[in-house]
Amino acid sequence: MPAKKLRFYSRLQIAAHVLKKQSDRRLLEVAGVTTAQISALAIIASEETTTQSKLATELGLNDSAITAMVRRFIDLKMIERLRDDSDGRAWLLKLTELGSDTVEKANATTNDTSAKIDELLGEKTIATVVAAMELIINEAD
Amino acid sequence: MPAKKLRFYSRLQIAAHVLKKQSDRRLLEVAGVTTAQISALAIIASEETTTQSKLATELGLNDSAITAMVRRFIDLKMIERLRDDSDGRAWLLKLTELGSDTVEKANATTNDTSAKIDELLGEKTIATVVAAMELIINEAD
DNA sequence: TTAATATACTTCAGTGATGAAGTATATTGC
DNA sequence: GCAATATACTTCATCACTGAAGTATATTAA
Repeated sequence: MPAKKLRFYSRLQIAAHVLKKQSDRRLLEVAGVTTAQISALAIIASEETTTQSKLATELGLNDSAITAMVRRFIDLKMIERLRDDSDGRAWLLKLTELGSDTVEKANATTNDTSAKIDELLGEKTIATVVAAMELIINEAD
Repeated sequence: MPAKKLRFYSRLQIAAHVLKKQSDRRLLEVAGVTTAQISALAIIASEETTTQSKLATELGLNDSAITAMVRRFIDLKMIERLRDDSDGRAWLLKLTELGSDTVEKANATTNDTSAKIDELLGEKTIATVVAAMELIINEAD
């Protein structure tokens, strides 16, 4: 009964995908960036210092995905990077003003999406799902 | 506080992504296909008739993604397609013997992953998460 | 019946991920 | 101090998805 076995996995993948598709459309319209990009900008905004490999770990992506993502951000003039004084291999990532403005602009949409999900699922279910997702993320190390 | 607003969304995306990465590696090794492909093959296996647009709806993907996916399956000789007699625009998708064998072969790995998730989350949490995911999928229509 | 619209699929250019292999700098152990 | 190893990032080829625009067939309405 493969359908039964795949249920959790495939429901998770499909829900993540359709939610991403929807959020990407909204966000691209109001802020000109995708949700993957906003997640990255939000992390950079919230941390004292962020290197590329730290960002990769936090987003669960490969270093090479971050290289490409950072290049696109630099092209968009949303982040700039400086060599880490204490480690000549590493880059420190900083938001430009445009980067911060973009995070701000995205906020309304993000809140909107969040509110819809709150309404759809309820606080308790959301807490359960978030906890489950964190277990999965940590398990994967 | 963007971090708070993004919590549900980003935990979901990251968990889906890391789980996919992991499952893809395992499945590619034992069955030579990705998890997205196994989900598609499992749907085709379980239904009397499947057209491309039906598959697109069930997987939450665009028609154009299915066109490409089906082409890859045909190249791999895992599915074949016939024109729908009752609708000259549509294709009916059928598994080949290799396609069925692949679903079979994937089963062991799928069960294994499933068992690990069962153990990690527990049945009750899994049921809650699956129900939440289905709400999100249906909401997106 | 035929024009307008809808549906099933395809093509294309663009985005963003992967893993393997490479460069440059840091760290570790003798 | 130096060789071996580890880490931070880059490059490359490949894969799989998106949305927009296109083709072919079906359906609907006058």
